[in-house]
Amino acid sequence: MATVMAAGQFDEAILTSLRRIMRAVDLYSRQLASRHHLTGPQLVCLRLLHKHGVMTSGHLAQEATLSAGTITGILDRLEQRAYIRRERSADDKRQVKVSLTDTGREAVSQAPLPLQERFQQRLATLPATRQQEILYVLDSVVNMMEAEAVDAAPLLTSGPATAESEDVAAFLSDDTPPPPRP
Amino acid sequence: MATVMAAGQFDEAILTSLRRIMRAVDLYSRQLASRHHLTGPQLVCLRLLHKHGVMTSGHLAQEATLSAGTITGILDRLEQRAYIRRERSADDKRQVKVSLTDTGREAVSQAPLPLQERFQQRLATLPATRQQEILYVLDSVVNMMEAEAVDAAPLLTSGPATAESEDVAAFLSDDTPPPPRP
DNA sequence: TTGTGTTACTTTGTATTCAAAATATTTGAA
DNA sequence: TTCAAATATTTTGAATACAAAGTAACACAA
Repeated sequence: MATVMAAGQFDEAILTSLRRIMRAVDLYSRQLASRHHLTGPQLVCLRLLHKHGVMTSGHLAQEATLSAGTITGILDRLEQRAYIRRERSADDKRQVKVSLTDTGREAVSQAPLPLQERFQQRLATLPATRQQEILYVLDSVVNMMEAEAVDAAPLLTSGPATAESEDVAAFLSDDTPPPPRP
Repeated sequence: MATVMAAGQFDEAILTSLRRIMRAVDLYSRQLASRHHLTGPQLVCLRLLHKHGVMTSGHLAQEATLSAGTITGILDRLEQRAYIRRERSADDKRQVKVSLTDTGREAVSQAPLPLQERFQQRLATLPATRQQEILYVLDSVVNMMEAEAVDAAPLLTSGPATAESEDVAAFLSDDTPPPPRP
């Protein structure tokens, strides 16, 4: 039937849109890097530190939605530029406490949001209702996509959910309360 | 004003959603790679070749929304596995004509869409109206974001558009005919 | 006390991604 | 013809990004 065919075509179109969005984010990250000497992910980390104060490396990874290994590399570069400080926790020497230096605080206060300024401006011109609609649609896409990651592992092992996959589920469910259906 | 504050909060939430979507796409790409020995971008390229037949490297880059340099790396790996063939064009020896091998055709016919299967399934359960709404919102985000990349450079230099920024604009405009020189 | 398993982070290896520089080729003008 | 500009691709260098393996430290039990 035609409707079934149409669903497949939405898939491709949606994938293309997502790819273009990802590309735009990446291109803006590079623009940021050349203007403010900070990439998008670096700025996201600095902003999180600015907001939360001292954070462990792992907590930062969770908040930034990045893996532990990725955070290490980003922190290496931020530390090298003296934007952050790393210090092993006295309580638990496995943990690494990350904090902003004055230089880092200065940098984050001068940098724009890690999102295209023009995009923000255009977004701001839209009525709040429309902005909420965009956020709602994005969240529904997130939920549909992340559900896959949760279900996939048990599907493969064909056993009950592992402690690991439950951690993932808890992590992914995050802070987003179900938005009201329009 | 409260509405202004709210706009800022949407920014952060939208950025977070986008980051999570990008992460989900990346994680699925790795899942694909371990199950089908093809990453998302590799599969996107193979599917484009399957759809269009022989393509130049540049045309492939445009269709996949990737830069020329990125395509080279992906083609290197696909060629190494004998999924594609590269051949310099006889007409214009600068161009490289890329085509699927039988092995590549086989691979692409067996691989799923480069989008989470579960996501596709969930999407399919939604009414067509809702699917269209999602696509419409994603496209509006794409447009707001890509407009930034085009406008940003001239805004900063506060002078006439450079040749460089025009190249970017032309590339991003994608299927639109090249803009006339002022 | 001595393992044993878990946790937190770093290291390693691979892939994507871009800009910018390098290379090869074509095109168009002098 | 010759030479400069434009075009198509590749190469290079840097940053993300992950999984998986490695290291160090904690925690709990035997």
